[in-house]
Amino acid sequence: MSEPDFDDQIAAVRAFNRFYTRKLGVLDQQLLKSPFSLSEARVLYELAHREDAAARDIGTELGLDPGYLSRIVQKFDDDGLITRKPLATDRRQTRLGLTAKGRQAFARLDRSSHDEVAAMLAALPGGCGRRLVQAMAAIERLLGTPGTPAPPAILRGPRPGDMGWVVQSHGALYASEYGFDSSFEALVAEIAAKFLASFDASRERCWIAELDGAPVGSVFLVRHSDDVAKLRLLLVDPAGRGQRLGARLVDECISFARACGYRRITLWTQSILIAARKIYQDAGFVLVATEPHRSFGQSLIGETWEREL
Amino acid sequence: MSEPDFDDQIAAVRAFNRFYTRKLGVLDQQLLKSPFSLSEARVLYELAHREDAAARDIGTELGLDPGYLSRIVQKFDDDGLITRKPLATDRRQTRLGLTAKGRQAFARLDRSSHDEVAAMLAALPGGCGRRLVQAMAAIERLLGTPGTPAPPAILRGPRPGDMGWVVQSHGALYASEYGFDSSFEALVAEIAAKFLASFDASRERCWIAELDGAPVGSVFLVRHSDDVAKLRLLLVDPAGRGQRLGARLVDECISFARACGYRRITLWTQSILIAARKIYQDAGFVLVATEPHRSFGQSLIGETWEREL
DNA sequence: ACGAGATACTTGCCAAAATCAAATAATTGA
DNA sequence: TCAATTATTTGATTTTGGCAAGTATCTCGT
Repeated sequence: MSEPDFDDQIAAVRAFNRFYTRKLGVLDQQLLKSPFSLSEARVLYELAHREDAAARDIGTELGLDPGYLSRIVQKFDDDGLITRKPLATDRRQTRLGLTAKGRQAFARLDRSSHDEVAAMLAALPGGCGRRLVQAMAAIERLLGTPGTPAPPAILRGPRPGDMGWVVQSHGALYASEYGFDSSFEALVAEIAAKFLASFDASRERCWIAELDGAPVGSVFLVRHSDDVAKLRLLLVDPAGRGQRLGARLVDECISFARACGYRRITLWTQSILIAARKIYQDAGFVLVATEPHRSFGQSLIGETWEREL
Repeated sequence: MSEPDFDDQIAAVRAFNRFYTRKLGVLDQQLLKSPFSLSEARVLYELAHREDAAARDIGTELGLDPGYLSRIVQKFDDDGLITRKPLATDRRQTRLGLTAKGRQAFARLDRSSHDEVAAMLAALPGGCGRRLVQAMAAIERLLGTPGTPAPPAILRGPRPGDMGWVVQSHGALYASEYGFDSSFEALVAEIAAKFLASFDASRERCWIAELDGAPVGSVFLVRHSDDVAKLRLLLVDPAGRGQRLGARLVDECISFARACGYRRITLWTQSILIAARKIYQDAGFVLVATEPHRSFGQSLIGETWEREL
């Protein structure tokens, strides 16, 4: 990464921070009319979203001074907004929960914040809301603590647009990671088109791995011959890596192939695709043939792997 | 826009606001070690970035109380950080400028903020920085004052993954808006695959409209016969609508077709695609044939439009 | 040119918000 | 068991920031 480029990024991030500080200030103005300060509102929010919390949890989560937090909690208690039950396992802590009145107070706050954001969104031209949310999701994902356990990905059947996603992600990923040229994307599009146009639902299937509502992985199982199934287009997007999604997708294929009565699964891959090879190996596939070839603008070594069922 | 969809957007925006409030809090912790409060730092920043400013400008820009601001300015003056020259044109105002000492103080602050952000960016995996900046730019543009609506949508040639995007967006959009079934996505994938595999660069071309680094529109011009070009796969994603992007894409096709020596452009579309029809009409196309047919799981009326060059 | 408002600040007053330091009580680990 | 750690509380204090009244200046309509 070149120096000036990096500095530009820093400048852009800082500009955004100033911008959004201002934006948040505007959005939080409704708080001035409420009986709560920003910190109090944040505590109230935490209280409402995790029923039994100790002060400590909220303090570390929000980065508040323990003394200050203690007073906020006390005030909430005085106002009858919360209940405090001493925790059995640790009598220093108290389990905090909202009373009906507290829930009500939160609901009011929540509603006005909701309305504020709704007004902001409504002011946007059509379609912009979606883009805004997309951009925000991207930032949250990029900046989110990597410590947070990734939400579980789900496997599902294809939906409209998914075949296109398969083409797009294969094309983009293999181009950037391995320098494949556009003939590869063409091949994938061809396979996807054929599958969509004429797949046999009883013996062929496609799975999409979805994370946070967005596809992050794919695999296809198609008929090769009456006895042999072929696994194709296994891909896990960088966003979904490190969760053994590839293995899950392959497992899905294997059980489906078994259920369909295939005797064997075969697949074609390239020697440079280390991660994929590992997955195949772990899933019980064995390398049965290799063959150098020139495709997709690269010199590759194609490999055929098979697994008896 | 359906209700739950809109509510989802609101929830997403609010979640982001909470997330970023926290993020900004962390990023601003360096201020605790500095002799300035957040507000003071913001004022100092404004001072440094617009040499001759009046208090009023900064006050309105930052949304600060005039009284509070006055005191901050006074404190800066006492500390010898700024100069105050009465403004000739309006003797109520004073022109504020940083002294050498003030600039130094700002530089220290600026540097620590810079380093903080640099550390955050450096912790990101390669390539993520750019995506982060893009997402931030998108938010700033969407939420920024409507006074700066500079919609920098650009038209460009296809890049890896773009054909897949074309398939995906056609598939998803036509399914959700018109109920087309997967055979449509298959058709688009087929067309895209053929184009990629064997297009004649001298007489065929594809354009992608890009907004904030993400594709939002597409169009293809391909050879129909030596004299006739065919326009295909015109699409503008909801995110890019309202900017006459469709018209720009079609115009691009027309000039390219002219330059290639075609005598006519033809295209096939459906009567239900109102927006697209309008674009074709405006671009000088005329309807030359209609034909009812049943495709993509729908009863449609296909239309052929043509334009002489 | 004049006066009624508006504007740009300043000042005094004050309450809320936040920090610091020290104290207390319970828990953990050696 | 005892020292170290942790969760919370309390007191003292500072900082922050809002409100209102006041002063000097400017603008605009007549």
